[in-house]
Amino acid sequence: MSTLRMSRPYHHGDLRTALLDAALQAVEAGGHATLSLRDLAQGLGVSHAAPYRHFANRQALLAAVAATGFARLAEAWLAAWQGAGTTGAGPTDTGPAARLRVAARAYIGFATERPGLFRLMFQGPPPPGAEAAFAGLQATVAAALPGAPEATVKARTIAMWSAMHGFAWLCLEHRIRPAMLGPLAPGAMLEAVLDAALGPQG
Amino acid sequence: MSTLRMSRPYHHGDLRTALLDAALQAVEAGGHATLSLRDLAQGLGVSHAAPYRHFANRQALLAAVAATGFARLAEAWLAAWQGAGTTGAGPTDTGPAARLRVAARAYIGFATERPGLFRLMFQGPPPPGAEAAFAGLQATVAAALPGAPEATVKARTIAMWSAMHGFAWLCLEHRIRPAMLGPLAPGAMLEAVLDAALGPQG
DNA sequence: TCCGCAATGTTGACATTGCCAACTCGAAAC
DNA sequence: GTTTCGAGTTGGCAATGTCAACATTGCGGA
Repeated sequence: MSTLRMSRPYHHGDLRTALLDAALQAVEAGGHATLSLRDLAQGLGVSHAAPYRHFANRQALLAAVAATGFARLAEAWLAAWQGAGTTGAGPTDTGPAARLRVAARAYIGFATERPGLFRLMFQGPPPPGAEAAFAGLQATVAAALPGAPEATVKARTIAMWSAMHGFAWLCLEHRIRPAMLGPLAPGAMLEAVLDAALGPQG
Repeated sequence: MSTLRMSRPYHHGDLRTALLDAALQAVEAGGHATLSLRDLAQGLGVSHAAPYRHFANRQALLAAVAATGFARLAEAWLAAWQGAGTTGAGPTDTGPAARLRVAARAYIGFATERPGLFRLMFQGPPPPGAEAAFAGLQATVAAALPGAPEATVKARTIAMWSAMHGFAWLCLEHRIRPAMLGPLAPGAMLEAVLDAALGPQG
């Protein structure tokens, strides 16, 4: 029975997505290590066991968050890649290598702007959607290497992914910091990594 | 008083290093996320609060483990680099790029052979010793680029570190798996990453 | 040699947390 | 209107990190 007046309805309405949203926010704010299911539930005005009606356990919730992270990353990647290719067909049209470079900056930007989410995405068992990430990457790399054999495309994809992912991670975790760079500007080191991964002609 | 006979001595002797050893083993076996101070203490035949006499908290113990990990990684890196340079001065002598390539393989081998430790090392606040890792890397890269300006050396160091670290991490977390490679052999993709990071002439 | 002290270890406790079982509520199907 | 079942609640348990208070021991100085 409603204890007094205006008591919250017994059913939340859409607790599942509310949990996902709150978890995403918590992961971005404090990292997945400190996320507490009970905190989440309390924040949503719901009892401490309610989350278990929608997620088998903490790990399942985190996996779902990671999956949405992969969707957003793929979105950002593709948007950057497509955006870089729609500058008209004139002589200033962006070549395929330059488009890849723009996309790579989006990848690294995503990582540094959402470090908590990015860390979660690339830790532990791959969540659903992580698999498609490689396929999307490979498709854009293939577009930059028309006519190349599949093995070459895969090799270049892995090389590029490794370079930009490693750089993103090392920046994220402050293993690479501007202080250690001396004369090298932060932007320049990003370009150096991309030069090595894509060739300086990009 | 000793409850009966042969009771363990009240003082452990060297609990600090015993804790470090046990923690290292636990991290390599099950990952740092599941490491429990109480388990560790029980395994060493010591009460559950004893670890707090040597480490302020769980995080401090993990940081110490990570620090020894960095020491071992630097050791492996340097050993590979030096080992690759002592093949005599004949025409088969290894060039600087090839030596870097051997060292990079050692880096990736370290990561894949000790995934739990490697994950710990590159997560959270950098432990003492992490700083020196970059300096060691840079020294070997500098040796491969005699006469190059500092900015170039730093740029190449970061590019190489990013590539090999990213590749190691993605393999570690099974984001890169042999199954997704198709015609590309596992060894070949490693070489492709190193080609991109070092130039194919290495 | 004896005493005191600081380092090291122990016991007990507390709060937090993930997770489970049993129960309840209420909306939708029949 | 009755039934049913998904969704939420209460209560509890075990594990864990951490702290406070106490115990033990070895070592250095009187």
